[in-house]
Amino acid sequence: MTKEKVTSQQVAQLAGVSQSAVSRVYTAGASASKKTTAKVHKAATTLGYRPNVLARAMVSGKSRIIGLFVGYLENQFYPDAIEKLSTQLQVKGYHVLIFMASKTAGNIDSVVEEILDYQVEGIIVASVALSSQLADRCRLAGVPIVLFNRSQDGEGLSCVTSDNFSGGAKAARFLLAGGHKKIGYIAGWEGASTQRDREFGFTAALQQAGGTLYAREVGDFSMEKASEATRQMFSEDSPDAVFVANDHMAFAVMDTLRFELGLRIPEDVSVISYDDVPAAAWPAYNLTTVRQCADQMVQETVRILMEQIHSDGMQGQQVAIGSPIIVRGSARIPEGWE
Amino acid sequence: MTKEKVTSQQVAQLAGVSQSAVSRVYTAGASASKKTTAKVHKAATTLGYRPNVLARAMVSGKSRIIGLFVGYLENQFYPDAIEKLSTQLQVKGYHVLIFMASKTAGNIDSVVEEILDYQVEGIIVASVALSSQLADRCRLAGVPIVLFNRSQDGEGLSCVTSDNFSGGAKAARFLLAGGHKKIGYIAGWEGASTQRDREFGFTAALQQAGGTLYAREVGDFSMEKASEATRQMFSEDSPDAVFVANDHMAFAVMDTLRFELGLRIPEDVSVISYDDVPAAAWPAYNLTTVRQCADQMVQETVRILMEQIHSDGMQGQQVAIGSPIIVRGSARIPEGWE
DNA sequence: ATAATTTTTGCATACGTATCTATTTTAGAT
DNA sequence: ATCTAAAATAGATACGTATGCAAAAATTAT
Repeated sequence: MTKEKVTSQQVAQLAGVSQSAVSRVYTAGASASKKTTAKVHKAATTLGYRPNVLARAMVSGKSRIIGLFVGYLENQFYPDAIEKLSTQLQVKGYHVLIFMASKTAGNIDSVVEEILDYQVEGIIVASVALSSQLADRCRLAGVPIVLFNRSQDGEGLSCVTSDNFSGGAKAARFLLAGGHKKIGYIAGWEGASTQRDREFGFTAALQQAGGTLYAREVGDFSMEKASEATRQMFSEDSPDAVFVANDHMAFAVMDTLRFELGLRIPEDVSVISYDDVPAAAWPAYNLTTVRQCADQMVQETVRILMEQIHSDGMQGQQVAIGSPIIVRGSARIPEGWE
Repeated sequence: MTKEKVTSQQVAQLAGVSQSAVSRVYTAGASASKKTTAKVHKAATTLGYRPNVLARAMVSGKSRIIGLFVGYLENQFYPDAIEKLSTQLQVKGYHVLIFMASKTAGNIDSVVEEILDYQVEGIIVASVALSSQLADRCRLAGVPIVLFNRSQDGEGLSCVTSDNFSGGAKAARFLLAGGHKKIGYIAGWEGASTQRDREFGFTAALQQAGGTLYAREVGDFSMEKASEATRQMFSEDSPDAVFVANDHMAFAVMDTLRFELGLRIPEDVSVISYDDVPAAAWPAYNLTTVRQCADQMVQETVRILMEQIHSDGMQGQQVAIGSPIIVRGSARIPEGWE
C-alpha cells in the first residue's frame, strides 16, 4: 500500500520550530509556549499529523498496550467482560491486544512469548492456566499479570474472581431451604479454580446442614459434556435438584431435562447455577443463578493492573467480588425467602 | 516495574558477532551461516532474547497489528467471529488490537484515529458505519479496510457479508411454501446494510409470489425493542409467521410470543430468522434460520486483508457468502421440503 | 535599567531493530 | 595453486519520537 507518513519533523518544518518543540506540544507535562503550541497545532492539522504510538513506545518504554489472553468466547460471560475491559482501558489510554489460546495456534507458552514481543505493559489472563515459568518470565520482564476469573496458588499472582466459595454455599443453602433432599452437582473442568471453589463452597454448606451430595458428574464447562452428564445423572434415581457449575452448561442441562427427559423445571427438578450471563434472564430459561458481577470484576482488574504498572515490584493482590444469588424461576423458591 | 531488556546488541556481544548478524538470524530470507546462526541462538536462549516487535515495526514499517473495530458483542455472532478472526490472523503472524465503539469512549472518528496511531497494517470494521472522511483518511495512510458483515455504498470499500438478499428471499420462500398467508417482518436497525438487504430479499420474494408484507415493526437489533415490536405486531389480527432480522432478536420474539402471548411455535405462529448463532440450535429455541457462515466470512476477510496489505492500491472487493437455510423446528416445515 | 530567575527552545542523542554498502571469507572453477 | 563468483559479515545509517543539556528568551524582582 502507498504510504503517506507525516512526521513530527515535517510538522516542525511547516510550523517553523524544532522537532523537539512539536514533541513537547504532544507530551503531557512538557513545557511549550502558547504561541508555539498554536503554530504546531495549525501545522499538524494542515498535514494531518498524529504522533506515532510505536515510535513513542520505543523511546519512552510505554507501549500503552495491554495483552489480553483468553481461552474461548463461547461462554457469553467472556465477551461481556472483554467488552467492558476494552472500554475501560480505552478510557485510560490503553488498548487491548487480543490473543486466543486456540489449540490450532501453538501452545500457551509460545502465545505468552508473542504477547511479550509486543512490549505490552500488562497482561490479563482470562480462563487460561499459566505455567510458573511463564509467570516468572513476565515478572522478570517487569510485565504485571492479572488473572481474570481464575486464581492460581503459589505464584503470588494477582487475580480477580467472584467469591466462588461463598457463592457455591449460597446455592446450597437456597436448595436446602427449598426442601430438596437429593441434590446433584454438575462440575466444570476440574482444573479450574472457579470449579473447585464453587464445589467446595457448595458441599461445605451441604455438610454444615447435615446433608451430602447425592450425585456428581463432570461437564467440563462444555454444553455437550453437560448434556451427557445430565443423562447419566438422571438415568436412575433422579435428584430433585441440580447445581450446575456455570450458566453455559446449565442451559444444556435444562434443555436436556425438559426436551429429552421430559422433566418440568422447577416442579420435577430445580436447577441453579453460576454466572448470570444475559441469557440466564431470558424467559426460556429464567435461571436462578449466582451472579458474577462482571462490572466490578473488570473495574478491580483494571485498578490492580494500573497500580502494578505504575509502581515497582508490587505484591500480587487477590480480590474476590461478592456474588449475590439472583432468584428467578428455575429452582423452587423457599417459603418466606426474602 | 523493573525492566530487564535484552537487546540484539547484547546477544551479539555474547555470541561474538555483530548486531546486524543477530538481526539477520531473526529475519526470514536474510543470509546467515550455519555457524553464526547456531552461536546466536545459543546466546539468545541464554539471555532470553526475543526481537522487539515495536522496534522492528519502526524500521520496517510493518507492525503486524490489525485493528479490529467492533460495535458490541452481545450478539453471539460477533464473539464467534472475533475468535475466528484472531486465531486465523495469529497463524499468519498478525495480532489483533481491539477497539470498542462504545458510546462512553468518544465518537467513531476519534477511535479510528487512535487505531491509526498504532500504525496498524489493516483495519477490520465489524458492525459499525464509517464516515467517508475516515475511509479517505485510511486510504491516504495506506491502511486497507475490510468491512465485516456490513457493506457501504459508494466508498469502494472492501466488504464481506453473507448473501443477505438471497438469504432473505430464501426465508420468504420457506414461509410461503409452508402455506403462510399473513407474514410479518421485524426489522433490525435501519441504518444497517444487512437489515436492508435481508428485507429487500424477503419482500422481493414475497412479491414475486404475489404476496405482500402483512405487518412490519422495527427491533433495531435489540432484544428489548424486538419484544416491544412483537407485542405491537400481535396486538391485533396476528400474523401466522414472522421473519426476524437476526437470531438475537428472534430469541426475544419467541420468548415474548410464548411466555407473554401464550402462542405456540410453530403451531400458532412460525418464526424464522438469520445468522444461526450457536443458541439457535439450543432445544429451547430450535430456531429455523438462515446461516451466516462465520468461518467462510472470516476466511474471506483475512484473505482480502492480506491481499490489500501486500499489494499497492488494490481495488476494493465485495464478497457475499452463500447463506443456506437451516431447517429446525420454529417454523412449519413445508410438505415435501427436501 | 539591571540582575536574578524562570520558562522556552534547539541541538544532540537514545530507543532496538532492519538494511544498505563495502569488505572479508568461503566455495567453486580452471 | 590461482582466479572468479558467491556468500557472509561488520559498520553505518535510518525509522519517528522523547528527553537531557545548554543556550536563548521571557518574566520577575531589585
